[in-house]
Amino acid sequence: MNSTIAQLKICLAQALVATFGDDYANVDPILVPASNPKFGDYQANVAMSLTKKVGKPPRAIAEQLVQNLDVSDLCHPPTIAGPGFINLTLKPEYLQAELQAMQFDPRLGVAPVESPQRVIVDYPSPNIAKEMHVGHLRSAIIGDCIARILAFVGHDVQRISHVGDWGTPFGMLIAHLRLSYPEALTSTENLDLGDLSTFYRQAKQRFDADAEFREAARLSVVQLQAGDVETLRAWKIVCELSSRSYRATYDLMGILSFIERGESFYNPFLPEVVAELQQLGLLVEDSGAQCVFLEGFTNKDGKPLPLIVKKTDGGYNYATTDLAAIRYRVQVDRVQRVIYPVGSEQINHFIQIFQVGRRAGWITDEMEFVHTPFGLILGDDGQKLKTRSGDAVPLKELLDGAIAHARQDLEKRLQEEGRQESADFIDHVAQVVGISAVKYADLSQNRTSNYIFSYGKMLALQGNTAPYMIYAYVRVQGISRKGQIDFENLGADAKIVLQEETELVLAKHLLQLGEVLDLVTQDLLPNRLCQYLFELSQKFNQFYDRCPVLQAEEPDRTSRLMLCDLTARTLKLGLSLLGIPVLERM
RNA sequence: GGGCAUGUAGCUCAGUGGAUAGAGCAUCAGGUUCCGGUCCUGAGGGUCGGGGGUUCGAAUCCCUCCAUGCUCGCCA
Repeated sequence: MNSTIAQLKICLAQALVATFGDDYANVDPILVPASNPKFGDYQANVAMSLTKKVGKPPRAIAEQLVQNLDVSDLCHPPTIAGPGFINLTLKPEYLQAELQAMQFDPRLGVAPVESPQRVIVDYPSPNIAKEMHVGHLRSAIIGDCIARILAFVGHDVQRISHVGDWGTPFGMLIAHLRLSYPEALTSTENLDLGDLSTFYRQAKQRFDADAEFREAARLSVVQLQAGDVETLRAWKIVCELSSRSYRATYDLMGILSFIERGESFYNPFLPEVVAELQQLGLLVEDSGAQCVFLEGFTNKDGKPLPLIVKKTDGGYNYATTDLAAIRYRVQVDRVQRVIYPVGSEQINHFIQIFQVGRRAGWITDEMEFVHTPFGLILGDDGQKLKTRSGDAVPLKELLDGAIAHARQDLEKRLQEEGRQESADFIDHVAQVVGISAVKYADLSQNRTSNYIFSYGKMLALQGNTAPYMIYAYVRVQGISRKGQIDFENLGADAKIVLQEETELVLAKHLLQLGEVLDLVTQDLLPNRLCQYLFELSQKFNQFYDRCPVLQAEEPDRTSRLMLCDLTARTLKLGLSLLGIPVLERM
């Protein structure tokens, strides 16, 4: 089944050819959703764009086009308005048929893509030598969401976490492990996972205060890079501890599992990468470092800016590792698209490594490497979110705070309504609502801008928030409980009849999920999906306000039950693509 | 100084060439309290940072200026 917009485009293309000839077969009909419901559902703006080419006033062009335009299966007769807009309004019969087909489709009318791509989403890729904090939140949430959506529409998606598991910061941790937990080197049982953040802090504190310790840390880095067996074992212990601790937080957040392929994985390839750049004539030695000079970048003195791939001391840095990853993904993984959800402060870094990857011939025109930058999380004061002491807020603390706020809201409500619920119910609802609110608040804004983190706003029961949408879902389940409705078995003769305005508006919106997902797979902006789901909830609430369901006479009753069910299923699917579960009661 | 972002209603933000620029919150005024009102309807509120340009048409594209943020050779 083609989406409505695709079908209409075909009709318009045919009309263009019939009216103006074969030269017009590939003219974009500029078909977009109507800017205002009073103009209908879709509008084609092609007439205005053709005035010069055709040499007639746009209104005349529109009239000619409409004469050759056959959309009678989908729409009422097209109308022309203003300077030459062609307005299209979908017929109820068409909507009813489409919705009925949707009723029996687990994909809710969203067809899988025709040519699936192999895609890598590179996330959440934290540096595990540091405690997990706010800075790790967005990549996890956004990356997980993008991966879920691409997989759902049919792409072959690999989630790969390019964890920072190598380099200077590990010297500090290894040295601390050796001095404070020597027994850990023989058995991992002794080191409690809960101590991980304390462990990090102690190491850092010691590093800042103790010159002797700094020297031990530096030495550990040298030993690590030299492949010293005992040092490698210590390194591995630290990595495993981090990995397990990180996983616990990701589980709490509902982040799906991913492959950990960190910086250390690429160590064996780094010399080849540099050698290949050398062979290609891209490498220049400057002040003892091996560099690729970048096109379009200058330093403060106006001289060309280098990307250093081998340091004066012979070591490699993160640019080298990222280049090795690009090369590996092209040559071994054979990807067509790689997506990096990473903060916008690294925008230059990605432009630079992509440029070098392209000049080295690894990245070709047949593939797409794309950085999807995101902005900062700010506090109430509009400044970067920090604890009172000025440190980054630990992620666990942030999430627990959201759950605690959700619990308070819930308990207050239960008391006001005189409801009794079990401790398990309260725990579960508080966790789902709290975590969902954090994720939704993040995803519902344009990725590229900063946003202010506020428990009050994200947990608000009204407005564009997770609780509002989950509540819309709960309302439908309420109907099902009250009326003892089994949505799976409404009967073979169940039909949708659209009469009320709110029913038509809701029906049209339900059919647009595919169009929205199509947009999101292109521009990778999850807030478009959030916007869609929010509008769906609003339109459902308007319908719910206006149209009784259980008390309605047949055939309206069954028809409305079907609309309720389709809304709930669309919300559930849409939210799941954001990484957010639903609740039956809240 | 260079590069890149961002600047839209009191606040938080949608809107990357189409008609009278939208939503949520807040404010004010109504409705409903019946399938869970955690709802619905309406009102007020905008020189889309300023200026210039391209276009039949610009918040959107180009130039310029202003403000804020990030970033600019061996950290990631």
